[in-house]
Amino acid sequence: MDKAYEALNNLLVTLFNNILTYETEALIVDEFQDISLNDMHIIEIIGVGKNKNMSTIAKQLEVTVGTLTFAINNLVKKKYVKRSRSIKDKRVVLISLTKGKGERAYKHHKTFHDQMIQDIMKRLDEEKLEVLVEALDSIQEYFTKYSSKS
Amino acid sequence: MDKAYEALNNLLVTLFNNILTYETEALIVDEFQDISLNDMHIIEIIGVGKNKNMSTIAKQLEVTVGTLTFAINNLVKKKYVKRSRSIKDKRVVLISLTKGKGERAYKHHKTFHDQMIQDIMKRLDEEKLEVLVEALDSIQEYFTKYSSKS
DNA sequence: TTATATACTTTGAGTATCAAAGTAAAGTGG
DNA sequence: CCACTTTACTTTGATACTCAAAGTATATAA
Repeated sequence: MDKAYEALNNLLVTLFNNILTYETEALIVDEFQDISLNDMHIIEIIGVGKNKNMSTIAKQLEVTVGTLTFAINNLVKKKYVKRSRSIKDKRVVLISLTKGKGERAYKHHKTFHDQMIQDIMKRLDEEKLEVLVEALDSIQEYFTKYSSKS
Repeated sequence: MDKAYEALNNLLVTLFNNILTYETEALIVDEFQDISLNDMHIIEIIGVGKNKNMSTIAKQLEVTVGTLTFAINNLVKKKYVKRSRSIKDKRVVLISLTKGKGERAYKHHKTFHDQMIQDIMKRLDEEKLEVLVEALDSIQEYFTKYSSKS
């Protein structure tokens, strides 16, 4: 076993197994203790100042619409998102973030990502950054090969 | 917004959000359809030819012992692992993989990781590999800063 | 206008999780 | 050596998340 192999293996295993824990710890704090990381990802998908319907969100989140209904009920109850009916097509439910908690949560999430990426970029020069992007792209591609989705 | 930033952001968001799905798709196939990714990680932690007690596994997995008991019951029922009592200390429950399904699952998981890493390494020369390890290390470190655990 | 498709919600069942209570065994202080 | 405390694990009760399937309302097509 070669050294780079070991290093890469350890890093990937650790990252894989703990990424969700890490992200939860970083994101689910203070004002946003009452929602889950999953909820935060829904909020991320909805976006600021947008109306998205249930099916679109469910597809992006890769869950069934039934599962999403459950999550959205919860987020409506906690005042992060609003439901409204499309006028054009009354079957369609449009979801948007509330001006207060919803948009604040979105920004909190965005700030976390921005800071993380800036922190990573700060440590690498342009050339190295390019290599990282290339390598991550490889990983991404590797998974896509195996994935039925996407 | 600069281009590298966008690329890095997209890659990380995609990887973060989908890593578990990807891994599940790659690991939970064929003979091992009857267990979850979580179960697979427990199997990984136990290791081949080893006896580990409940507390040790629970700590590594970062769940309570109660939660682990539930998961181990399931794995025993499905013949992936065996329970035995320590002779030295009769309170201690020792967990090991079964010769058949248990060890096969372990090897399946290991093979997946090996192949993934080989695939990634194949695409990068030595210098680039070093940069990747360094960068992943930064990410790891970034999270550790925020994490209460570890 | 009837049949079919679409968009979503509800329901029922399974899995995962924790905290707290319970059981059994081991260690300890007087 | 006996009562008390600690340790190792299991059980229980509650909550959350997920899917598949059934149900409801609306839109589209024949």
